[in-house]
Amino acid sequence: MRYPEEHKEQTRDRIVRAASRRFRGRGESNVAIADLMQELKLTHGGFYRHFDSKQELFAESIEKALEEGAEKLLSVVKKARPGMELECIIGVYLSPEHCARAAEGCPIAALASEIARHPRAVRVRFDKAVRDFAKRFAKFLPGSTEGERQRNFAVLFSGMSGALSLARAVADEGMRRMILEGARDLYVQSFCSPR
Amino acid sequence: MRYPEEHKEQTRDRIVRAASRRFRGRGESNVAIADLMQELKLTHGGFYRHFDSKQELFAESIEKALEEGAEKLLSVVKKARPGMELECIIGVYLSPEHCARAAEGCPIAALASEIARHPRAVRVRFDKAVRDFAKRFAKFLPGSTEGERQRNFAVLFSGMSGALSLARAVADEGMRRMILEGARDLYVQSFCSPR
DNA sequence: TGTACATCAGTGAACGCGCGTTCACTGATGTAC
DNA sequence: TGTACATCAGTGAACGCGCGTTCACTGATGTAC
Repeated sequence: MRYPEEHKEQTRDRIVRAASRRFRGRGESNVAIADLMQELKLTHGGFYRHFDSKQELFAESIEKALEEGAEKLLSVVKKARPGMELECIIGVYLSPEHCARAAEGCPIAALASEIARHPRAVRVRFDKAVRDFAKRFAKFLPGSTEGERQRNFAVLFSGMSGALSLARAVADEGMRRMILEGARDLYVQSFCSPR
Repeated sequence: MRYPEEHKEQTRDRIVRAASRRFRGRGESNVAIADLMQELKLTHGGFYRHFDSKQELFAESIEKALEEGAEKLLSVVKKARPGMELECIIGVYLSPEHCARAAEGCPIAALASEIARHPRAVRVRFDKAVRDFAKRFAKFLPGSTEGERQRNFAVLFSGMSGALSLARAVADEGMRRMILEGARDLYVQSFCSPR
């Protein structure tokens, strides 16, 4: 059958979105193409009309997750009291909700160590996505130059993602809360307090 | 053939050590039992004389890595100038060498997100290993109670592991250095400066 | 001292399954004439 | 206006491979008698 104009692009987009959630929730190797396509009421054969390989889908899924994560976070930050934007970012990122929903959350907290094991081509794309992400948030960080603000963002962000990762790994609920709250206190104090 | 007294225990230990390195370097799903055993000049069939499953080996490998990591780090810290122990810990953890050698490094930076996807039984063992680890280092952290020091350690440690993870994931060398150095500055300032 | 038997770490073939990727095919619609 | 052909997203069988796990077997040494 022949499909309407934008049909293909839409299908591709649906695949990336579903894959992005799955990768974050289960890890790359626990996502199967056939399963993924079935979720979208498609069969696995068609996958290769859209992507060269699973790895390409993985790279694109991370980009997508970072872009969408930025949108979502920015829309929340918009509602923050003026001057409280960074507190808001930190609070949302280190919230129990974000911790509990890895599949809908930050791809760095969910996948950084897996990305590190990918070939350079994938990681170059990752770099760009992270840089774009940082550019959109640097303005909320302290620092007298744009570079300094981006650096601060990278440090804050990597730290928060580590806290989130560890909080998700531990089994004990008290330990999880301790990590999240402890991290929140530290980063708020380090980056938000008036200097 | 019948083997000497401690032979079995030694073999088991060799398997755990080799596995621990492989898991950290490649991720759980990229480690194959047969390959691993071949590295030790054994065949894969014998594996199940020592472990019930790959997953059990995974859990044990993380414990081992944390224990050995603690030993190694403590032996380095011993040589630090008195009062500089925490600077030393932070410096070693966020060093380019640690960043470059994931297989010999911290299992949390290398595997936290994978641990988070394991069944509770594995994560309970992980909790204990992390707690034991924290107990050995809490004394170097600021805080007026043991609990506070352990909490500070967890926050510091999770933040550093996130920085290390992200630094390993990016392709750009400058970005990698920026993350490592930025994180080092932050954590030294936050945890080491006299208050 | 010698003999029969038990032990058990390690061997390697085999099982069973999952899964990434390929490929010949389908069939509705668009296009050329 | 009609007809023949091209297009191409999607289908589903098949290929090929990797790999966790099982199992009957090996054979050197220890033990019972």
